[in-house]
Amino acid sequence: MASIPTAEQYRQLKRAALEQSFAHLNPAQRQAVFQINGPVLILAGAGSGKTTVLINRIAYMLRYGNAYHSRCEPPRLSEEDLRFLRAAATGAERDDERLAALIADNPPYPYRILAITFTNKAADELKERLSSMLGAEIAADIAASTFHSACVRILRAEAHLLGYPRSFGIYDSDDSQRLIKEILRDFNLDDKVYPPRTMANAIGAAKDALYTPEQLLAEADGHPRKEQIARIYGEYQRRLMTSGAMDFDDLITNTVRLFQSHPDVLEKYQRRFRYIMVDEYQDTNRAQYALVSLLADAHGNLCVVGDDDQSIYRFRGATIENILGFERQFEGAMVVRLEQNYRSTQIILDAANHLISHNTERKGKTLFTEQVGGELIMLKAAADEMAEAGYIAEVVEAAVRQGGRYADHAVLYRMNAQSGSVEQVFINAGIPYRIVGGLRFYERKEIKDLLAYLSVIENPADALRLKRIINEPKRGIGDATVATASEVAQTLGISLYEVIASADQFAPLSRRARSLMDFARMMETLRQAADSLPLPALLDTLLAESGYIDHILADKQSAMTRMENIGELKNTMARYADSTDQPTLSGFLEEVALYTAMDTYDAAADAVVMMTLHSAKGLEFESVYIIGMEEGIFPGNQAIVAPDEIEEERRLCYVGFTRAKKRLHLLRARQRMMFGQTMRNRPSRFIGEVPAQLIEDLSTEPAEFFGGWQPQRPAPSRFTGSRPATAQKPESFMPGDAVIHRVFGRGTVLSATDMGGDILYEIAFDKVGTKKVMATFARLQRA
DNA sequence: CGCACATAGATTTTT
DNA sequence: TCTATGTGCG
Repeated sequence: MASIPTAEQYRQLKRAALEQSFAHLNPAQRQAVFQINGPVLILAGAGSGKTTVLINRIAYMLRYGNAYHSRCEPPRLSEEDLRFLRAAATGAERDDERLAALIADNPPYPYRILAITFTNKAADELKERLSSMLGAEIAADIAASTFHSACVRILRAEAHLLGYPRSFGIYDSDDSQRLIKEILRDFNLDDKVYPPRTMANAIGAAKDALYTPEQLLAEADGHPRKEQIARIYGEYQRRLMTSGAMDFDDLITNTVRLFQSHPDVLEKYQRRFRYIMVDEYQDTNRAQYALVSLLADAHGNLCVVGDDDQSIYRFRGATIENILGFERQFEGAMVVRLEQNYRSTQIILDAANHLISHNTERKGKTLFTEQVGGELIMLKAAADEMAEAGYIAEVVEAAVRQGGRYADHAVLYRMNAQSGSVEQVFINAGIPYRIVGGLRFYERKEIKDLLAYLSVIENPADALRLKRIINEPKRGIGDATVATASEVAQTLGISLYEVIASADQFAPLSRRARSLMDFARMMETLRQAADSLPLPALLDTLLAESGYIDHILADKQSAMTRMENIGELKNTMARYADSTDQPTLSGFLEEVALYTAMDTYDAAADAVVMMTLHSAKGLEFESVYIIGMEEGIFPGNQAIVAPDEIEEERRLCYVGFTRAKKRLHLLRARQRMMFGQTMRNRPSRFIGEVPAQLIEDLSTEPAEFFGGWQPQRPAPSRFTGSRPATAQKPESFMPGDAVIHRVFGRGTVLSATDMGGDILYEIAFDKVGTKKVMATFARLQRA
């Protein structure tokens, strides 16, 4: 007979069944997955599987809705269904579809889910993993994107409400700075007193705080410099508006303003997105917080994932307060801590935990792992930056000879400028490498020029880009002419392009009217070409018509690489055209505007990866090498001067440590070339914050004390010669041999591994346990 | 107006 | 060390 379970029995059964269904997660992870309603803060330590949680949470809600927590009455179950449910609850049977049919509670449609990530790469990865878990069709409907691209999508539909054209352009930070420079010139302001970069930061900070120029002016309270900044900000916004463009920050703030000023629009999007998830919440700024809380206001189904210890973008307005204050800002928030690490060895985690414990401003969290032990953290003080790189080359080569992949190794550094020496050494050693970030593709001059052409074709009102290309290549239209034309445009209240197109109508321009109008005519031709030609063909036409190609070819020195870059741009266009249903010029420009360095990172290629510590967030590697572990580099000088920034540097270091799965190498150079000068930096304080017993010091010289240094041997020029010139060929040992080490004392050789001319010994020391040492450096003696 | 050269200046991190 | 800006001349 059909025994109808009591409500309590039913609840226990479905919970047990769901727990079985998500048995591959740990309890904390499951807790985060099942809590889909209301505010949730997931404090996810490095390597704790937060992406897995996000994916499973989405999968759970799509399939089961709020089944785990819902208190709905038990449905009428057939004998057979009940049997199945009981079997599912014990894990004896598994059929997710069937389970869903029995217990699902109001699952949302995929398009009602908004998942916001920090980078395009993270968004793509999320989509990919969703796709393989749920199928491509469902995954495609889930809105997984960055803040910026989510906002662009909303603004494309609604920008007219703010007075912007639908096809507004997007200015990157370089564009922003150029515009600020123009304004400073027009305002007759000294750019030493008002550095464009500082101005850009000030404007960005104002936008982050959601201040309008007027509000900023009021805030200035008669302070002349602040008032001046407010005025620059105002003019900057005016010019963006007349150019029909938004900068990166505008994408966020304008969306917030749109929602604030148009409740009906806000409501539309609130209804659309029933569940909102934000990844890397520690990197959000105040405007992003405002955006998220507006969107989540109606239903409160907001889940944020972050790690206060990995907040490394404070300099850019990210506020740790968003994470620290989440429980206050969203009442009744549930907090889940993910502290089990699935990535690194215990040794590495211990080091990271100790390091980060020196910070005071944190929620507090200690990672643990089941991977006990592991290799010690290797510390190497090289003679100079070439030897530093040489050490990496040797270790990488040795690992690859033993069957490892190049791609398992990552070299991380504080600033892009540090990559040079490693690159040089890798080239010499024939080690394949790949640099992520640095001078980016879309920042190369020829690419920016061509994109400027395309932008003006799309939107002639874009004065900034128009000015960039009007005399590139040279057409006899100099600064003076452009300035006059700009003035005319400003007095008449029409666009610069319109003035140029009818230059003969304006007396002050008569002398240059011909060149100006020729230029305008050419742009008209290109505009027509844009309507009929596919994008790659448009680029060809543009290159020919504008004379840009001749200009490039004229410089024999750079023609090759530039043509390659242009070819790459054309490929990008073709790829875009292929992957989009309705490719348009504006669509291409948008994609390009939101494209960044990380997006080109291809994990598939077998090459050593080199990047900044910032870029490495979210990635993991078997072996990690952090170079430049020196005071003045990492932590950087500015952080040393401003002590409150030390904590951010330490978090950055923590991020670096926790990228490593098996082996972590900390490197420094006793002397290095910096700014064209030889510098001697003390070892980074972060080294000293790692317990000594976790470290194996591979330095050629005896360990230095902070502040002290000894006279140096002459630096070898190449890494192949990086062994001290005085070292004779060391005696070799076999496993079983008893040896004496100058620091560790007596021990027994466990293994000897040939490593590119050197020998790696694993030795069980009587006093200090088992360590790995290189023959050349250890100067072992037979006992 | 355009080019070549000199000199100063600056060097974090990036959606 | 490298780049970006300024100057001076053709």
